[in-house]
Amino acid sequence: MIRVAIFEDNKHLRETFEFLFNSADGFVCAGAYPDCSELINSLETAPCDIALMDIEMPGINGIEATKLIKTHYPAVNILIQSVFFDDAYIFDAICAGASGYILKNTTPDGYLEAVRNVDAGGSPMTPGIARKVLDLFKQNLQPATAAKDYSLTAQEKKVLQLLVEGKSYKMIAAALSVAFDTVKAHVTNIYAKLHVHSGTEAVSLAIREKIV
Amino acid sequence: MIRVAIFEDNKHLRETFEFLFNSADGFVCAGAYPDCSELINSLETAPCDIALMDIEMPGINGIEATKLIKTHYPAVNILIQSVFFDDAYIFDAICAGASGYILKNTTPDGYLEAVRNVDAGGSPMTPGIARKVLDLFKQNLQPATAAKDYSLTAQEKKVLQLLVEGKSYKMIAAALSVAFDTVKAHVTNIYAKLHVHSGTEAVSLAIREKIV
DNA sequence: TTTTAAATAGCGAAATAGGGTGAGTCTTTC
DNA sequence: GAAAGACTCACCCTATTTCGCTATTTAAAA
Repeated sequence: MIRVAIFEDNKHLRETFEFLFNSADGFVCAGAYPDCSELINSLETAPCDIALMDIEMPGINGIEATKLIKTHYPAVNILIQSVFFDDAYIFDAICAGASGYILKNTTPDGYLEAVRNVDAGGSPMTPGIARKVLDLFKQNLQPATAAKDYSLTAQEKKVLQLLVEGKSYKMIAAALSVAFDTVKAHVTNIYAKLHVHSGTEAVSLAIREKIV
Repeated sequence: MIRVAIFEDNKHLRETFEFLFNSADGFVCAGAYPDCSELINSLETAPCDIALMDIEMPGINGIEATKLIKTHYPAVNILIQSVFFDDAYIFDAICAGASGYILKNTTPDGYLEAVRNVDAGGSPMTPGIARKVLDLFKQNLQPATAAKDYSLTAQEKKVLQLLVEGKSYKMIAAALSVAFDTVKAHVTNIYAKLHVHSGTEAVSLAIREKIV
């Protein structure tokens, strides 16, 4: 029996969901609330496995509520539902700890299926939402793609790596078993290729451009 | 008519897919290949809208193939299918530019539905995969929150910021309209607070710990 | 009101970094 | 076999950084 708590400000929708989960096999509605004012109390007296959370609600919105629930009841999984298809919402919902994100045009069967999926450890989301998530993922993680080619040689990369680690020329020379002046020569070449004129600039560029 | 190219080393599966897409309404198989050796040629002579890509293939694997296709034919969407449920694969697939990721235990109808979703601009993925994506997302995004407190003062932060930009003490002094020796003093304090002993170390730490 | 911390500034010494020039070896490429 | 590039090293000179110590002013906190 999957216990579902419903957070939805629209009375008609709320009652529809309540009926849906109470009539479906394997589900039971643990509570249905129009807002999150009594959130923690509600979950205390009527524990649930999954919270079906509307984003747009008066007072505490669904994102804030998700954070609250995850703080106090980390075991409760939250399935976000929204009419919105907005990057910021999706991003915030994920960061808040939501386990799924579906749109409100989902069929009743789709809702049951999504809740089942969440309960099974999955993260159901409509393909459109998933696309946004992938895009956000790439945006936030992939600036590496823009890794320009500075055509540094193998040895130069090693020197730059050590430079980034805060090593002095002397330490780099020791680490690579070469002479101090050799390190200097490499550094000179690196600066020329990177179009910088100091170690701090080189390190900054190296990290931001993910050369190292 | 959605044109689907199939990349799958298993002969039986490959022929099954070919039959599936050729018999289904609105789909046509643009080609079925056991490996990616002739990848670019194949797509040139038999253009497609969507590539159904197996990950495990001899020679060029599905991830590499995805990168190749995205480089030469960015308009082609790639739907990854795999028996594997592995973080690294999923991560790499997303970074390579895949538009969807489904498991091989999907039903024939599920395949058709997934391809339809990709064509419509969505990113179908099984809930389990989606969960992994969300987890990866949080993992890779959360360290930002863990910004340690080095209790730098406002002025020290400004100096550090300029240091990260590769400015010299002289330039920093000019930028902040203070004396050269004042910059020296701030830098000394910054190094003490950050427990570093050189500009490169400070810059490296500042960027990685997202102090600036 | 006394204390504390931040920001300011100066001086001097030692260490490190940066720029220039030249040059030898080795491997790969033409 | 010559040319090109990577890696190596040396010497000279100057600029910058780093460290240590001292000290004043100002604003906030005890």
